[in-house]
Amino acid sequence: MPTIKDVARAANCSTATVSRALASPEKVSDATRHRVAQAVAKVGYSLNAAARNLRRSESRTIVVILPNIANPFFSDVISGLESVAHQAGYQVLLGDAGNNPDRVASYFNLVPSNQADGIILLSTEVPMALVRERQADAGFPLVMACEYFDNLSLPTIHIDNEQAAHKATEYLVALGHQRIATITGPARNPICKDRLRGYRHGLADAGLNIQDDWIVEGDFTFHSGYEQGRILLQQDKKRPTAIFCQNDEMAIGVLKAARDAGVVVPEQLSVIGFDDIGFSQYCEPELTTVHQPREAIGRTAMRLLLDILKQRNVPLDQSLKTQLIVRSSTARAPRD
Amino acid sequence: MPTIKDVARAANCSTATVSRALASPEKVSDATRHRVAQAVAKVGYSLNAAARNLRRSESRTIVVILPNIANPFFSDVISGLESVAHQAGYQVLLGDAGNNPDRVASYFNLVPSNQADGIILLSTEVPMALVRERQADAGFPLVMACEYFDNLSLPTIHIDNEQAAHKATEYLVALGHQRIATITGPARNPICKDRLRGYRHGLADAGLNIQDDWIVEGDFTFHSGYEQGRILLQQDKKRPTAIFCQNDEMAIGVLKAARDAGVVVPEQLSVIGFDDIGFSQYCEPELTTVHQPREAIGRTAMRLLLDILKQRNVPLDQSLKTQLIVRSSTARAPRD
DNA sequence: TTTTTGTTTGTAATCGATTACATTTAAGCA
DNA sequence: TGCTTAAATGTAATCGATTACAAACAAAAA
Repeated sequence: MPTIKDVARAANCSTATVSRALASPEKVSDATRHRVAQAVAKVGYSLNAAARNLRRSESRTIVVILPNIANPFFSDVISGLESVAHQAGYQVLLGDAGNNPDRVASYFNLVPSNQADGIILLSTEVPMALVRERQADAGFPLVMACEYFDNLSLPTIHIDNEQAAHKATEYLVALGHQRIATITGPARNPICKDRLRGYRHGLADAGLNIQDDWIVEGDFTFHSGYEQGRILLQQDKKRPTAIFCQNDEMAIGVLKAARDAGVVVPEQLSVIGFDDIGFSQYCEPELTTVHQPREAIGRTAMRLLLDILKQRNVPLDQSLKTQLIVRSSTARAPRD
Repeated sequence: MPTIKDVARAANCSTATVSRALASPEKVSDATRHRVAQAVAKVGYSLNAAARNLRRSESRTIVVILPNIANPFFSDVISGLESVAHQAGYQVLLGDAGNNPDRVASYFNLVPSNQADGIILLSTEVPMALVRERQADAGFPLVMACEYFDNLSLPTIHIDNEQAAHKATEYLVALGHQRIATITGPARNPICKDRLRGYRHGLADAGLNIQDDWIVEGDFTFHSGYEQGRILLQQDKKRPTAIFCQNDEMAIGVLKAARDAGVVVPEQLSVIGFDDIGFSQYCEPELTTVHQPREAIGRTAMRLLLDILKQRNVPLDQSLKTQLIVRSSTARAPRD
């Protein structure tokens, strides 16, 4: 591989001049700039990033840690993250945490080892000790998005999960539903708690009483939605007329459970999801759901991290708006 | 940040010894190894990867270029790629090409600039000139998976698209269908041509004649499947009784088009997809489709690239098996 | 012409780890 | 004990780019 020395030789100048011609052209005469450009082309030079990174002690790489690349929710968030990063000349390294603490640890290590300049965390399913340790030294550039830790304060981009769930529940109540169940995500997850709280308040506001066996826990997969939906629908007593699911995949699982149980959506059962993933428009019936501004979340999170890296003073906590999208999986409650 | 020098000082030895204690412990006495380990812990040392990469001129990073992270097809492929990479101590940098030639160029540049050791290409939608140029110098570690260029030979992991499409079509024929349409992916894409060829042969084998206006082109999205499906179903003459779609998302789009047109699947229309993505079990009806071993494709591709990097002698072209998964979107052809 | 000021370029130290080679130390053996 | 061999450690060059500082040069002002 040709190095900056080869270019310097070909352009008949010093390496310092080559470096300047490439990095800060205004510091160099027109003639030299030209000669260097030609020399670069001639020898086929390309800059050795490791050398630059070593010298500058930065890597222009941001690590994004997410629970699972396969989750369609994250793809738009990632698009947003990437677009901002690229504009600012940064790379994005996607790290699938995949329930593997060692892996997460190794991603965190990329920062002290100068392979990454900062981290964006999209999941709370990571070893708490690690995060706590990093958050302790204030210099560690770490931003959360989508989720958050309820016992640890980090710069965060999020939505108002409680409010969104509250509104979704209110909507069901407004349709006349009185027996409203919910399928949550993993109970230890703070955003799931928030959504659950929103659901409870929605019921309480309407003076409906909350039945504990209508609050069931899933894990955000199709399958868990299907299973929990099946269980909810086969209860002996009067079954719920509406189910609020904490994400779309589980809601789509419920749709299938309803079909299998011969329960017609939305006539006999209303279903609401959360996230508004692409598939929610193509399932049968189309899913009423809470839309999240995923791309904007990604963009904002990356901007926040870059601002922190540049030591700019910025609000460390931003909330973005959600919107209830009404489609055809919800309807007026059936008469008893 | 503490460096190797700080460790050396704390362990009362030279930097060379520290380096050896960490990288090749067998070259160092037990006592020293111990001292070094303690010193590392004490000063909180972590290796500067840029320095190591510079010295070793490698980066232990593999770039994976894909057309679109949002495409659920790729998530399992990526899982496979990552698992093998991590085992071998490599990082995976995911690059979303996103119809942006500049971006792709910048990903390709990571190799000469020592930020990446090799590239896995999952898309043919990249500037041909770039690929051709790289492929020209034989040293450039570049592997294709899932797709391929028909005018350029590169190490490749793939499936037999023609055969898979042939079998899918045969299956429809065996169910008694005589009017079988197809929705292809982008026509310039070699794998789409292969699948189309398989379809044609399937019809030809059965002595069915091929109707050109039953071969329509989509772009692998839900939406294009919906649109093309709608058009196919509203044709004046007798409409097709089966549609073979070149991926699942388009097939799911067709399912929706059929619902909207009041055509019952599978009684009046059979639909087959391709890929077997997660959704295909949760749509209504469940989708008959061609299963691809996505995770295995990823694993095999990464292994191939790592073998190439290690200069091991390996077959540069491997084909993996597909399987037709019959679910409920296909049935015997309706009587005329 | 001389001095001042500003522009352009070069010299050489530096970033942090690795490793060839040299040196020291220890172990084995007669 | 003295000699050979092996193991352990140290010295210092190296990877390639950046940049503080110095030097050279040109243009402007006196």
